[in-house]
Amino acid sequence: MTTLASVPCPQFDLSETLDSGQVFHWHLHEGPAGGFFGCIGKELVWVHQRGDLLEVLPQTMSEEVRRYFRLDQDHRAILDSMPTDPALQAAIAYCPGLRIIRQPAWECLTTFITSSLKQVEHIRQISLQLRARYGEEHRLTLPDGIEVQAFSYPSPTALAEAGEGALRECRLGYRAKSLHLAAQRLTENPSLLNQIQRLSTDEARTALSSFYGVGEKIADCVLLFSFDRLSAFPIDVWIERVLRQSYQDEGPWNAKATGKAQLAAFAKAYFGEHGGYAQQFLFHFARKTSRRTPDS
DNA sequence: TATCAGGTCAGGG
DNA sequence: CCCTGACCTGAT
Repeated sequence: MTTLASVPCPQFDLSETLDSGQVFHWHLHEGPAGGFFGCIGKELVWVHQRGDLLEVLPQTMSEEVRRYFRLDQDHRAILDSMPTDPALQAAIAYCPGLRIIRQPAWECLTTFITSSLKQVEHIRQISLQLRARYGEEHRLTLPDGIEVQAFSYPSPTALAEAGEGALRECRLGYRAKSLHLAAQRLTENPSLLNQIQRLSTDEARTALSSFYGVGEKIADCVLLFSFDRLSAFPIDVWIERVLRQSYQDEGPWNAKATGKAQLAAFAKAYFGEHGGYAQQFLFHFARKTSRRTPDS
């Protein structure tokens, strides 16, 4: 008989968080137990939300889960620190339980390298394919007795040895080169990302940008989703649209004529120390309320 | 068949 | 700083 852990999770929305474009590899469990399963680092975990409690299996992973979903942080204080403009308040009201996940650095960096100019569903396919081919298989029996299976994200060495050509076959296209170079670099220097994480935010952003295929946007994603830098404000096409449409009167700039550098400067100044959270609320709201194909 | 999508790089104002 | 074109691939 399996024993599960129950972790307090006030102001948390598990399913929205997993569907907010931060991570792409979680599986919805179709069986009676419900919930979601997927790997956190090298361990397969099942999570199921019941109100303000998050059930976790195996129970030895409860602390990891708390950290992963940022349940150890006062979410109310974050929300209260946000600007009160209508656009952001509407986005927060849509899904106040959305949290910024703390992902393992390597899989965060490389997943976003493969995300360039891709839709969410494609990013997911690529991630799952890389995991299935080069990751490690894990199994877990859920409370309903059903055994599920999932793969951890492949190590740098596994991807480096695979070779760029083989990676290209995972429908990576031109991103295969970037992924393979990153894998080689981390194979030679396994602690590189740990070193970068210790730098100041600006230094870390510069260091991340030294990876081929990593520009401002992806560097900011790693800072925000993995390195705990809540001020990082990734600007993708969605957020760019939101800023130009909803914030053209907030700053001393012409929304039509200004470039991305000016947008970034405005966002940093206006949204402040928790800007990354503002970005995530705005991004999720824009994506979910725009009429498009309901991405699974 | 042409175009677009959660970007980045190289090359040029 | 800002702008442009190229780049893999799957979907409309």
